[in-house]
Amino acid sequence: MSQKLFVSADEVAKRAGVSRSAVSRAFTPGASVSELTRRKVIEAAEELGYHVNQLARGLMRNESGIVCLIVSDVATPYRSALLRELTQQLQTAGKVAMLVNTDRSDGSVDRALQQAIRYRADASIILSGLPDKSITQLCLRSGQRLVLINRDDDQPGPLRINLDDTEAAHRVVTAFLRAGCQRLAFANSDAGTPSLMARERGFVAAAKTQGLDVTVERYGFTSYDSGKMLAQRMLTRTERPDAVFCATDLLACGFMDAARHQFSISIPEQLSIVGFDDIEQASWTSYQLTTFAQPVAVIAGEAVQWLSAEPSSENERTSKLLHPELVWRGSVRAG
Amino acid sequence: MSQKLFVSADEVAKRAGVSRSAVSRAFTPGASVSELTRRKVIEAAEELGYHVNQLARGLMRNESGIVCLIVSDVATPYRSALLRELTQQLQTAGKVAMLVNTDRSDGSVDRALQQAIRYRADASIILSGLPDKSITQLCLRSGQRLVLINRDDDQPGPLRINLDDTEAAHRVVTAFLRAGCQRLAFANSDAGTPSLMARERGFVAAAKTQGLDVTVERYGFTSYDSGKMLAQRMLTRTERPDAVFCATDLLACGFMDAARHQFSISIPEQLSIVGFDDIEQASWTSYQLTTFAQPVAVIAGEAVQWLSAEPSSENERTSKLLHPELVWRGSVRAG
DNA sequence: TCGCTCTTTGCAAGCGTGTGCAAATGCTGC
DNA sequence: GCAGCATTTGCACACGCTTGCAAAGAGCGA
Repeated sequence: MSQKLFVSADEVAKRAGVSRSAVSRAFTPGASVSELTRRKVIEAAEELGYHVNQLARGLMRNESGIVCLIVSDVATPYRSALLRELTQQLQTAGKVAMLVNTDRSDGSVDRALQQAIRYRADASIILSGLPDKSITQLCLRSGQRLVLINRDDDQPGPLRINLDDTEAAHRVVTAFLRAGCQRLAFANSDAGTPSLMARERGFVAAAKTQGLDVTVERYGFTSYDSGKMLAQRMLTRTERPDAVFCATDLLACGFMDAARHQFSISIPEQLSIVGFDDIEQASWTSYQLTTFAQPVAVIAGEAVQWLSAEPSSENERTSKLLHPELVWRGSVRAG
Repeated sequence: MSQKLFVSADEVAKRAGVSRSAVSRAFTPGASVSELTRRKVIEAAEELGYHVNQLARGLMRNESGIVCLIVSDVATPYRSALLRELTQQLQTAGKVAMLVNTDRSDGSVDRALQQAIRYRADASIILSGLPDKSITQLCLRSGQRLVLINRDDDQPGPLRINLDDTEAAHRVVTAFLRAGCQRLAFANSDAGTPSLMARERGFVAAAKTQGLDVTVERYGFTSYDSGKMLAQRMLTRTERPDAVFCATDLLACGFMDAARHQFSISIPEQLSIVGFDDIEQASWTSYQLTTFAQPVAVIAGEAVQWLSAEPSSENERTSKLLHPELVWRGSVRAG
């Protein structure tokens, strides 16, 4: 492929007039080297442009430093925000992120995890989909850490980070009631993702305890266009809802736009809307969407901390439940 | 760290009753193995959950299969769209993406490239910032391919993919003139990114040939908030512009929102706006922004194709100039 | 000077794989 | 049966690094 290739530790050793082990030790924090040789090595390395070969190091140490991020729909606001947080925190923890894109096809996540295994990733973080049990078993057996974010799974081993969707749903119901709304609706995608379904169930259940029925509509993936479509379905009914909880901010944005510009409904006067995720667009002047903020920084922090910690016998809980924060903006009628 | 660790080719060989070389060859396309042994090996591998160790393979083949994506502001719509395209196309080309986040600090890109070198990445694709010449030299000398996207650099070696910003700027001027606009303005961030500056210069120059002056304002990074700020600065002037070319869709969205909701200006009747990038939000009903679409799929395609091709002596041109497509929506007054 | 301890250094084995080379095997035609 | 050839197989070395181990050196008190 290429000619000269990378400079190796041998060349550095020769130039610095030391043994190859010395070079290795000079680049290993905490290794036994005198300050003098270390300096000689570093200098020679810089002159030659030497950088430790992490492939070889990983092979020996049996620890690649690679963490595999498995995710679909990377270009989506919420996903990309989480991605930013994860990559940044991984970097400061001395790890490096390997990004594997999945689609909705069968076995997509499994293939991604196999990629992670091939590269001997120290850990994999799964943001989308759910891998086959046999593969996760293989990962764990191989000594690979696993983190599931917002995936509803109960097998032990992986760290599971989840949001309290039910609590959130309850809070939306109270907010809507306090605003004097009566005809509640839930706008969902029909992707059937665990967290989306949890929000829906929680919302319906909470409304029921208040003696209210909820109109539920599901359509497409969780996107802006689906939001518009959902609005068209719900707002052409004879009994229009006056309060809609959208499973996702993206859905909410589409819903709002359709409601305003197609149905000339004014928000929040005639229609209260709450979303979920607190994507950047939710704060834009055109939307001012009241929504739940996913604590992406905390999520990433928990994940990174867990997977760079020593596997202390019981590593405490392998499951974390975080609480989204309700961000009040202008899309819910004042009480 | 972990106990049992990954299963190696030796174990597979033993189980399949063949030599270790046979295992290796069974997983090497085009290697000399009989169909029988290959099948035996594959079967044994599946039973044991064996996956080739890419670290070791990369070490031998001197080709890791890793491509390093160097980028800042991952969570930004345009960046994440490009990222999605790149990771997907890399995957189908049999490569794997390593994501390195940069910030605006000095040497951030250089550190990222060093990371790429450490992992012996086959190539690096730089979407943000510009590395020091010495580092790029080191990369090239080490046999690493380099792709610069929308970075204005003239040193030979890397593949440079650029957009024709000047042509785009010219087209905006004609569009504005045809719409009967007279007071032209350019809203830019003051990040000084090469492509942003090229758009500004092109716009000013094109206007000049028509005998028109352009009000130029620069502020902050290229974000929604900067767009709002720019609107506040430009629309409080005594002579308001009636046509603004925003260097970025994100700026344009902020600009539009401020114009409409703070200054009650109606678009496009009193103010025509054109953006750049064609991020997803540009097509949202609230914006309907006329803008230039970056051909992200083509960009990614060119990059991936180039870096997975054999280094055919002269690999043709090392510089590609692509032409953004003008997407007409509703933010420019009809002529 | 010696003997002791503590630090630093080099040697060499090994990590899991690819691959050149020679030996072995299978096949064909006589 | 055998020569002749193409295909398949195994051995052993290489890739660039880490690290246990033993040898070498440094420091120091007697």
